[in-house]
Amino acid sequence: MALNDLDPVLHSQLRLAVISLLISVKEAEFTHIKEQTNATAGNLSVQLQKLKEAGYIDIEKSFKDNYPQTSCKITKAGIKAFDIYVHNLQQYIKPAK
Amino acid sequence: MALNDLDPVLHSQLRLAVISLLISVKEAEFTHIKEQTNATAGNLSVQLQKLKEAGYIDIEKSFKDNYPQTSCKITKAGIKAFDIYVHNLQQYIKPAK
DNA sequence: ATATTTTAGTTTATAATATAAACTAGTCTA
DNA sequence: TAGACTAGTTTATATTATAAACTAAAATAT
Repeated sequence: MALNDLDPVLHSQLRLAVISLLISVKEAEFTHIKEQTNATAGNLSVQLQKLKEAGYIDIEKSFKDNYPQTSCKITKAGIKAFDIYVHNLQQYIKPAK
Repeated sequence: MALNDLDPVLHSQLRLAVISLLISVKEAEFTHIKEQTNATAGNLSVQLQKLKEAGYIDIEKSFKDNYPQTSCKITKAGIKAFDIYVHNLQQYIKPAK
């Protein structure tokens, strides 16, 4: 049983935390994700762009109460990538034989 | 249930693969690890040093059939760190609620 | 015997990634 | 209307991963 490569887009603590969150809630705002992950705004901004570029999340910008609002949701490709990532990762962390 | 930080020493595909291997075999030679992980020798050399510096593995150098031989085994600290890493990682990848 | 290849690595340079600091643009409040 | 706050983005820096180049000796072929 060989070890498959781990998707580098997901093998990042912050991006993995974001995807983990979005899988459970389906949609979340920038500030909410920032709070839940303890990320800095700058780091989160960059990592959300990478997830978007990978096609793993959709980002929608709007205004709420006069303030800009960035809302994120996971895509089907994101769910699939996460599933594969988790599956591959299990090979690395399964209990020793 | 907050997400704990993931040990950066272990949250690296190659180092995780090395630790995963060493947990299952207790001891392995450089060339064997290299083959099992598909790593380049240079990369493996660097990552083994990092695991050693972290106290997660012991490295013993000797000679076998006239050639230098580098043998690695996991330490108690390495086993503990791996257990904690896996435990924390589960929070990220557990099925969505 | 000596040149070439192979083994078993290490060191160093470069590329990729993560992170934080600095910045933008607008809003609220005293 | 000055200062502080919201909600981000951009840019610069630090860290990390990786590969290329190198070392040193042994085995093999010529």
